[in-house]
Amino acid sequence: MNELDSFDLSILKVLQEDSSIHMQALAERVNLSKTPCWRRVKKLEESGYIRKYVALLDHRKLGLSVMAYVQVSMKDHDLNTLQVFLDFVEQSPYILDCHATAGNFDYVMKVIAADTEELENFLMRELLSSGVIQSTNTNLILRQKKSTTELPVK
Amino acid sequence: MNELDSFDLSILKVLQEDSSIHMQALAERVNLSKTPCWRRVKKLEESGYIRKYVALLDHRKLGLSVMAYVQVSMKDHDLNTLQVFLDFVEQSPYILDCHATAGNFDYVMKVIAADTEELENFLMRELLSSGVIQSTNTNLILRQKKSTTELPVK
DNA sequence: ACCAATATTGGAATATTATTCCTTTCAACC
DNA sequence: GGTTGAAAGGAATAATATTCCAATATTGGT
Repeated sequence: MNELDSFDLSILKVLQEDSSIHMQALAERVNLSKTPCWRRVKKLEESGYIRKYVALLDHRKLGLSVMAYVQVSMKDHDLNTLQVFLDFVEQSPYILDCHATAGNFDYVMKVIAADTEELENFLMRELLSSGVIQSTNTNLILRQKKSTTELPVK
Repeated sequence: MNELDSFDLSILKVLQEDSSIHMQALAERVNLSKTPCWRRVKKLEESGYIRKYVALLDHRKLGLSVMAYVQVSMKDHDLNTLQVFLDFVEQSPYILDCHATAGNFDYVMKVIAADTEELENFLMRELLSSGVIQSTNTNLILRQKKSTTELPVK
């Protein structure tokens, strides 16, 4: 798929807000009839512009009320150490995000837990006991002001 | 809705991985027939456990290759200053996340842009010119290792 | 500017999937 | 063990997605 025209961009904008919309309604919102609209959606899926469709859940209702940023430094930068860490990150459901950043620490992770006790347990028993971490710095999130999956499409 | 049983939890787990699954297939995965499965999904939607359904897009394909954490300190903590800042955050499509954290800065934001130039423009022309920021500290994200919307449900 | 070739659209027909309705099964309580 | 309420499952119906084909628009060449 080469390039996106304004129809495609409109479709993406709507679907990243609400993917439960029907083809009929989507088509009307982007000023197409449903057949060409449907074809464009399929193309956007196949070409990977749309990665997946997901349900977003309410973390509070699920009893997950504590979030934090955890900055971590690795004990060394061997390939094996790195791999152990990344496998740990991938497999841990508490870790929502993990990025290597420019700055004092190697990685910044966003973690979620039911309460501070569970968070502490996670950090101590799981993260630190993986044996590849030199140090961590945890910043609790006090208030979540914005959190969106919507990317800025023109 | 009082409490979730293991059927409900299974449903949530599947839907936050892939919400494009059909009732038939979902029902089979959670060991129900489709009618009761459908009723549970509706209940989870109505009661707010499921907040919304969205399409997740590929930011690279959309030409958004730069992400960063931006820590900000407010010039003061007046209610009005705060409101100006929060309105700005809400309205800016570059800002994906914004949280108040315990630590040296008032807020941590995750921002996305096409390139470093666009990021710089955003910070200078939009964020700082809002007039309510004292200082900022930007950490570019070098490598994205994990980024998920899936919450840990038991 | 015209024509041919190609791609895209839109409406109608069909297939698939969601939703409702009704009967049956299960479980808790007396 | 029988009775009541709640949840499950199958069959019928309604809604929606997908395909098919004819019509329209767009592109490139002369």
